[in-house]
Amino acid sequence: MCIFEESDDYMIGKAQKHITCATCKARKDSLFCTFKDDDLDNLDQVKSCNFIKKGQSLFLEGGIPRGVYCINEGKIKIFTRGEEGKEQIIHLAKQGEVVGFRAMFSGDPYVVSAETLEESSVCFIAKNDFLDLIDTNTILRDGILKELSTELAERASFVTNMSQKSVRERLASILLILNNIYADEYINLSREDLANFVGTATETLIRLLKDFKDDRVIKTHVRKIEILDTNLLESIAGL
Amino acid sequence: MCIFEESDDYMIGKAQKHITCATCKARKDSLFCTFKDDDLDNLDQVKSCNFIKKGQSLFLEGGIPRGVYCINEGKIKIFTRGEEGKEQIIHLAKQGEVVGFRAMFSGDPYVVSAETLEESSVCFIAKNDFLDLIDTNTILRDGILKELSTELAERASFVTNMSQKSVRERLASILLILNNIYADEYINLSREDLANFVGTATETLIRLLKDFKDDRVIKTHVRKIEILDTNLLESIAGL
DNA sequence: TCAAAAATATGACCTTAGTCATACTACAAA
DNA sequence: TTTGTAGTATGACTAAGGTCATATTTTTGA
Repeated sequence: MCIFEESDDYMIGKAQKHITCATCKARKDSLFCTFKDDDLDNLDQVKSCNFIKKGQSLFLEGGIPRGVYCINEGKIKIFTRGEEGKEQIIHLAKQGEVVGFRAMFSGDPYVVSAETLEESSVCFIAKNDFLDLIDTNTILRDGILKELSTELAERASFVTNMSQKSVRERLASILLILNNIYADEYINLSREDLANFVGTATETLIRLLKDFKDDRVIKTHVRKIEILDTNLLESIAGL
Repeated sequence: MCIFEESDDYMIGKAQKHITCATCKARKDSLFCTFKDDDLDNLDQVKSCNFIKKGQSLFLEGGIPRGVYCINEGKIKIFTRGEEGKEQIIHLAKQGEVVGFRAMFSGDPYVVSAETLEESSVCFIAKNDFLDLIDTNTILRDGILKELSTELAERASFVTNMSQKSVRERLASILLILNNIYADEYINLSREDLANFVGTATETLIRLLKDFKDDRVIKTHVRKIEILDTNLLESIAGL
């Protein structure tokens, strides 16, 4: 299931052509954007690069954290499962994001799972190497603190939206978020994943998408979703 | 409204008899539990002690963070407001907890508000002093990272509970949490606050409390709530 | 290219929980 | 004590959205 748990040496097997941090186009948006030549050389030494198929897990809820994953290319969903096993997507990570670093500090197993939504290229940095980086690089450390704080703030408003907004409003909000994540391409998520992000039943989500289509807010290209009117979406979301 | 914003010098006015960190009984449960004599002396120098009436704000959503608040005695609700102004309580902090430190790192205004639920004794540490402590004390720094990580994990499951559990299940979960926070005393929250924690309407909450009373799960002493059967609550919560 | 499986879509129905109106109770102030 | 006010409680009604059944379309793989 989880490719990084296939063997004791979790870096074996899927390693692909090495991506050099110094020239990595995703790095400018990442926690490592301030790294200088020396830091980059060091990072290059300790990391491994992996090419991961769609639908593979990077790590699973309950698993033991071994390191962090830096996304070079592709999209990763971060989710928990409720009692009945239903997924709740908490976050959708794209290139440049580092996922799984929260678990480096808590000392506990993962409380979320991470799975690729499309073919992805992901670099792995082992826990000790990552913690060493933080000890020796105060800018990185401050970046981590800031990132954790920002996510905590986002999650507070996520809770509030979940408890106070209607499914229709939440769908509008999520579509706006996805529109940014998918930047210049159409949103490409299954109806089920989208429902699990909004926190609703798949049937309800499909019905609402139809309403949005009728109202010319979105257009669908089979499974892909094109956003036609962000202003209207914002007003539906109550922003 | 917010006592710390009454004047430019936010430490003036409400300062009360100084609580010595070295003898503070709440400290053993706090981020500062590992502090040695020197650290404690330093902390004593930079902090101010305040006695705060029930229903006062420590800080408000949208306000500029000035420092952190260490709870010596009392309980503080941390909440956001949705579009219609309805509160969603995110966390309920008790003695020993440090509130507001997330905002020290994000560089943004507060995204939550903090308000006392009862008469409280709270120490204030200004932002720069707090950041200095973190720079010079790696144990504190690691404690902060761990605390942020743990809260982030808790909040992920909060989101999932909100989206997948019924109000009845959520109420049971929240009552169990409150039972720990209120330890050896009865839960003492208004029906409205409780509803805002569970994320429901006050009327719905009252109806469910009645069901729980009928089922001998809880007993009410006017507004206070006594938990009679934690096992039953756990099974209702779906744990 | 075709069959099977998976994903998407739609209808019918019903439960949960929100809203509004109103009544009751506890507590604080005069 | 009385009275006002805020908090608590209950009833009636309604709408949002979940579930289950089934149909249709798209994708996958032999």
